[in-house]
Amino acid sequence: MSDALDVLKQRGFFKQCTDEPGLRAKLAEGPQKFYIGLDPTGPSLHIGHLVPIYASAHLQKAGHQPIILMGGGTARIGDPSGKTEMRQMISYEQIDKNIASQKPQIAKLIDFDSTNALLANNADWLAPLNYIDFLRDIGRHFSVNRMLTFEAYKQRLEKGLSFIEFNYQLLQSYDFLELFRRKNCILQIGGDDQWGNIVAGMELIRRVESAETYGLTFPLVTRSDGKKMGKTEKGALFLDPSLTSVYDFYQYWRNVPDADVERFFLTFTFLPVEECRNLGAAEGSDINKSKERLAYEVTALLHGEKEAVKARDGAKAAFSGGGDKTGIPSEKIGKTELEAGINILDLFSRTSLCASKSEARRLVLQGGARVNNVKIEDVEAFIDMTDAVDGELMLKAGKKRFFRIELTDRE
RNA sequence: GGGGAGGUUCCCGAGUGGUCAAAGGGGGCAGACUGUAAAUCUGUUGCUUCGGCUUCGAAGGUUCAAAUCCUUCUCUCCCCA
Repeated sequence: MSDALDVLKQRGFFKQCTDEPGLRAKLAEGPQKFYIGLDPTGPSLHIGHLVPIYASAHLQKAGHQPIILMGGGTARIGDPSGKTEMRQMISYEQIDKNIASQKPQIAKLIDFDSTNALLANNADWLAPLNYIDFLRDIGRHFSVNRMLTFEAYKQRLEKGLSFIEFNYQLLQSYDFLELFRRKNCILQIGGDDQWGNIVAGMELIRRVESAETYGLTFPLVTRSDGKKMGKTEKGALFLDPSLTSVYDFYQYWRNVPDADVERFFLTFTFLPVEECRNLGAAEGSDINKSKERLAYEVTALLHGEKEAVKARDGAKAAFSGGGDKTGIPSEKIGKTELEAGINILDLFSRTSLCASKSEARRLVLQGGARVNNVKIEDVEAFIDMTDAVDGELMLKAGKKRFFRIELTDRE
C-alpha cells in the first residue's frame, strides 16, 4: 500500500503534492478515501477527462477508496482555470442525464462493485445551500487578495471574469470540506490546473475542522506535436461509440506521435511499467507495432476486447487488405441504386468522408479519392455495379480514411 | 447611469462604399516524402442543380452597389459614477 505514490510517480501521474512525506505516511496507514471531480457537462466523457480516472484507478488498485465526484452543482457554473469562455448553463435535468450516461464509462476503469468506490454528486449539498449561511460559514475564510494571486484568476482578469466564476474556488473548496466531513476524504487529486482549487480546499478544511488533508496533481497530458490531447479534427475523442466510432477511437491511438508512445502506454493502459518503457523505446517501424498495441490495449480497456479486435482487424483490412472489414465505418446501399450508377461526388458526400459535395469535389480534383483502390479523378464519374468488389465498395479519402459501402438486395 | 472601444468566414486577425466569398496566420483537408509517426515542401479550405445562392452580432434603412454609411436593438471589454 505504501507504494501507491510511487506507482503514480512512475507512471507520470505526479506533478506536485502537498506534504509528500505526510501523505506517504497517511497512505501507508491503510485504505484512505480520496476524490476527483468530474464535470457532467456533456453526455459522454472524452479522453481529456480520463487522466484523473486512470490515476484514481491506480490508487484504487493500491487499496485506496476513490470517490468520483460529479459536479452536478458546479456544472452550472464555469471554472475559470485556463478557460477563456464561460460555460453554457445547462439544466439539472440534463446534468442528471449526463451523469447517468457517464457512470458506466467511469466504471470501465473504476471498480464500483467492490463497494469501496463511490459516486457522489455535489448538487446534493450545493443545491440546498443558503446564500447567507454560505457567505457567513465559508465565504469568510476566503481572502480575495489571496485569490487574486492565483494564476488562474490573474489570466482571467485580463479577459474578464464573472463573479459566478470567481466563486468556483469556494464551491470546489466546499466540496472537499463536505467530502471530508461526510466520508473522511483526506485527499483530492486532479490535473495541475486544479492546484489552486485543491489547496484552497485544504486550507478551508484546516480552518473550519482543524484537520490536515492532502492534495496531489498530475501533469496535464499534452501531445508532443502540440495538438490538444484527445482532440481530433472533428472534435473531442468521446468514449460513447455513437459519438466517436470504435474504429476512429482505435485509429486515434494508432496514429499517435512516436514521442508520445511510452507516455501514453503509462498513462492510458495498465501494462507494467517495464513493458511500457520497452514498447515506447522501439524505433523505426517497430514503434509502429507498439502503436498497434497501444491502440488495441486502450480500445480493449474502454470498449471491450471484442470491439477492439474488430477495430484492429478492420484497420488491418483497410490498410493492408483482406481480413475482417466489419470494423470499418460503413453504410448500406441497395444494389438497385448502384445499378443505376451513382455520381462519385454524391457517393462520397453521403458518407462521413466528405461533409459536402464541394468537399468531395475537392477531394477528387486533388487526387485523393479512390474506390476499391482505383483513383477517380473525374468529378463526372459514375460508380456502378461493375466497380463493386465482393459485394462492396471500399471508399478511400486520402491515405488513411476509409469507408465501406455494403450492397444489399433490399433498398 | 455617463464616456470610450469593439462583435468579421473553424480560431486569431486584416478589411471602413464597388476590384470582397472577404488579406495574413493558425487549424483542417489533399499531394510529395515516409513508418497509418514527426518535421518539411506544394496545393487547397462557405454552399451549389455550377445559373447562382447564403455569409461579416440582430433587425430595419440609404445607395445602381454595403462587412464597410445611417437608425434601433443586443452582447463583450475598458474608463468614470
